[in-house]
Amino acid sequence: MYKLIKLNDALILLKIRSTSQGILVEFPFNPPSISIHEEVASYIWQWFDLRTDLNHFYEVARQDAVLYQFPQKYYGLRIMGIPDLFEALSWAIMGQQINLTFAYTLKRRLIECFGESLTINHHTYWLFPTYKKISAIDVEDLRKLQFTTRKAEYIIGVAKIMASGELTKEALLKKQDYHLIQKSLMQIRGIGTWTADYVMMKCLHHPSAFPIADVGLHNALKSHLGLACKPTIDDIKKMAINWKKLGSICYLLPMEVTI
DNA sequence: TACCAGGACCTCG
DNA sequence: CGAGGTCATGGT
Repeated sequence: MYKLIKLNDALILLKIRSTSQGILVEFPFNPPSISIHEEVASYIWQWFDLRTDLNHFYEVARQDAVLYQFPQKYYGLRIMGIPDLFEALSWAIMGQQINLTFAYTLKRRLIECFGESLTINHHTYWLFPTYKKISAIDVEDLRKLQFTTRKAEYIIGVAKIMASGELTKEALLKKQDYHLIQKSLMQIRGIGTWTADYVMMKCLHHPSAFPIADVGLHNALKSHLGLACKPTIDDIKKMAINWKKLGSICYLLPMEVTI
């Protein structure tokens, strides 16, 4: 898998694969200075959520009526992160109330219209657009990509708040308290409970984040439990009573990332 | 062709 | 609060 990232204003293409030793990261085209290796490893840890202690999850899961199969069935599976706050927020907004196929189409159009790219050997790699770039465009620019007026306003609005410096990932992380972070995110137009929870889960890696209204989650539970129809919010609340034990922060030392 | 999709916001009671 | 309507458009 290839991934283009930007560190210290420099574009860096990563080639990432798994080996028996761990995750192997290579720089196929532009070997950067050694000094940047640590930053790349740090990015990978965040992205792959490598700091989360799965053993803690497994202990709770083994004794849970819904999750008991997970330690074996999905051994090693983690929640892939979205390290960039603007990308996480934008992606969540794009995915609000539409099917994922179309959401991916919108994301691709946004990236190919406003994102930076690097072309090597006739292959183009893209970066997600920056909030700075999006803060300077108009609703009409996104309407052309078939964003709804509402979504265009939301995303540009978020970009403007971030460009003003009033919203940063660092400041949110500093708050720590789940409800405090949720409240500050939900003050922003376009961010409701689902989006706030989704971003806390995918970007901030907050252990208490739980998008209980997520349709994907409902379908997953239906399929996992072999239900005739999707569980209601109340059903899920009952299932999730014991999952609150997972809401305490528990980090491991990172596993090895070879570069 | 209906109905649904990884919701949010607004109004009204 | 909580229910109900509105927005808005491609997928299946």
